[in-house]
Amino acid sequence: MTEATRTSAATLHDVAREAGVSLATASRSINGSTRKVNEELRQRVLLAADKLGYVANQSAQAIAKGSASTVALVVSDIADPYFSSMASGVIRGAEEARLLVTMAMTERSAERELELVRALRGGRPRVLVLTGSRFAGTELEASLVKELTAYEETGGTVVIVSQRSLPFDTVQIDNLAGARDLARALVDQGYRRFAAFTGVSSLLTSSDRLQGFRDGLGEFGLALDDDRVYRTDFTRDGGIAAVDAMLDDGIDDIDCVFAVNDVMAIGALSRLRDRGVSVPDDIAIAGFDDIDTARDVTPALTTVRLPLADVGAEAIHLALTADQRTSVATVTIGGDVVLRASTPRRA
Amino acid sequence: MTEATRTSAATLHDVAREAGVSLATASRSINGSTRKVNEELRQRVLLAADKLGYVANQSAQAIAKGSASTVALVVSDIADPYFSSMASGVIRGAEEARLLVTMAMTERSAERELELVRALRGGRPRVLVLTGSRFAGTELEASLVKELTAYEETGGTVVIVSQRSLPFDTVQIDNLAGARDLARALVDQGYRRFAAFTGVSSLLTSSDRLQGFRDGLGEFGLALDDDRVYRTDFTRDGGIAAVDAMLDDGIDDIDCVFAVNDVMAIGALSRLRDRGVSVPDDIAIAGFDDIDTARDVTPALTTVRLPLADVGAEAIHLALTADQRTSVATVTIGGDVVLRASTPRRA
DNA sequence: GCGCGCTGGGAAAACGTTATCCAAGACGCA
DNA sequence: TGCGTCTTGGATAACGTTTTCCCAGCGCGC
Repeated sequence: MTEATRTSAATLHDVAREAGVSLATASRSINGSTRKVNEELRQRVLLAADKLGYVANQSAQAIAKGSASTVALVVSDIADPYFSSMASGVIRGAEEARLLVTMAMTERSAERELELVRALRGGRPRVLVLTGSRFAGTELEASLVKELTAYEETGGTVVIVSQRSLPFDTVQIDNLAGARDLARALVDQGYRRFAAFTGVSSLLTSSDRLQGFRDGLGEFGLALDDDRVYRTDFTRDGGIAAVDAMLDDGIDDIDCVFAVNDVMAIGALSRLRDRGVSVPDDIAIAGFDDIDTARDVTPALTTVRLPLADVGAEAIHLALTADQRTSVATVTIGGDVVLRASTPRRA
Repeated sequence: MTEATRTSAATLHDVAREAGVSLATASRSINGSTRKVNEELRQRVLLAADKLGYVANQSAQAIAKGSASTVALVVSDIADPYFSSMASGVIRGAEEARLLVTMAMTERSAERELELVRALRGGRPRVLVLTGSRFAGTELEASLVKELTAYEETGGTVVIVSQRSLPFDTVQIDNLAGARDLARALVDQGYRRFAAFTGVSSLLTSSDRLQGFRDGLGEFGLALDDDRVYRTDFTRDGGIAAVDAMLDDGIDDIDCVFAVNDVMAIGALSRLRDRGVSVPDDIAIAGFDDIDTARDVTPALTTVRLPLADVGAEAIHLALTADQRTSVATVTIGGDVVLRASTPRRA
């Protein structure tokens, strides 16, 4: 790689020597402490730093200060637009507070999530943001809570996104209300016979959305039978599998499918078309999240718009105001139904 | 937040005391150095660590070892599927080497990119991956190269993705060949009169793809006039703007549009439809990258498939083998043309 | 002219690890 | 038995910062 000069980076010590001042003065000049430092000296230090290409060693700062200027972010899968939108909000929010983001990916495994939280704790981040739904009530969740509690006891702040009832600051997405509103809107459009594509029932996001949808239907005296609920993966492939299961069941009296997230809906859309079912003529479909793709598919997807980037930014904001509070806080962010061509008004 | 017990995290010192051994032994037991340690002692230490919920302080390790177990990743916009796919590959690759990823977002600003590289250097990461095309030949690029060189001199490894001719390890995407192959395929499908939607000309990714496309057309004696090249943003909105510009120009003898990336193509697709132009009947369209959405839009988008996650993983792999080489390496990753419904065979 | 508070620079002690060195005991071999 | 050599635990010195002291100088009131 570098042939000759494999030196090590300039340290504050080097800068101090170059500027002819003490370490303390150099530190104060560059970092700006509470203490004042003579303007001329300060300039000398800054000049020296620039000349040597000095960049403060964050690890050393972290260790001296006790915590790193860092936000740790856990996502299920960064390639999933749901998470990447949220991540962009987190990064932007962190940025404003001059914090850097270290990110880890669970690939939707609860075991990995626990491992990652442990690993990330090692970085002594100021904030730890957990996104993606956890599996409620499992033993792993208990371990996770224990780990997170230990982390908070050492001065960090945990923020959970989209998971209620854990003893941490939470940015909650109002899945219940969103799904209920969607159900109302769909009934209003003239739909009556629904099926739902969901994830496994222990996934709270998934089960909340299903529950909300059922609540909405209930207001009109409509029900969604369990044999009309297809439980697959929370992914595009899950949507495909659900369509296959439904069609193979020989079900043909459905006029609208509710997929609990857009990725599933889009997988379903594509599969329905492949199998010769016309959307929305034969069957309408609606999703949840309003990822970018939702408006680009044909027919454009009816969905519930979630301001995902805002959710991410809010998570950081919440964490950074945590020390002004004495108890955990919950911010609820709602979604808006967006009616598009995938659910036209039925005659 | 935490009401009572705001202790600080358990340190190795605590663990050593708890286990009744020295600091050195504790370190060796937990981290596994070259030195052997008595199995019984080791177990005692491990037990103590577990009991205290000890997690090694990465900052302290970093400072003791000289560099952090970290990969720094710079992307333009993590919400863009091009980057999020690549990021997922980077994270996975880093994961295998037990490295954590800290990510920063330039929002497509070259100034920010420079700032971010400086900031990230402070973390003393083992590897610094730069994705997203830079603007060739600018003064900022020179500063960036200087900064990166300084970083490498202190023992780090820089990997540039998708940008040739910088003196660093590079994972290059064969934009020229990909675009050329696409041009050939489109001509083969019967298209003759092309327009192109590109980014600003100083963006290498953009100009390479345009050049490759022109090369491909040239093989058939076809040309792409400059007044058929619409230069807008590298984004969905850029695609929309390009369509507007083209239609407002009153151009109507185009049978196929080449958008230099999928996001632009998809924006264009949507805009064309809005403005009453039928795709692919009136005009065909092709993109580049093969982001997930490309297969989900209607008509499904003809494009050049890039294994983006592999590109990310390869970047890490390249960096991690850097010390076995004496000079910089370049890995070229090609793309495959994927013909879909947006460019049907013309009669 | 003298004490006193204030200002601002510098020395040095943290911070939590790893790595280097040292010492003590075990072991092989003549 | 004596003497190297190997093993392995423990002190201790780094690593690069911040921060707490300490102290000198200076203005100021009496």
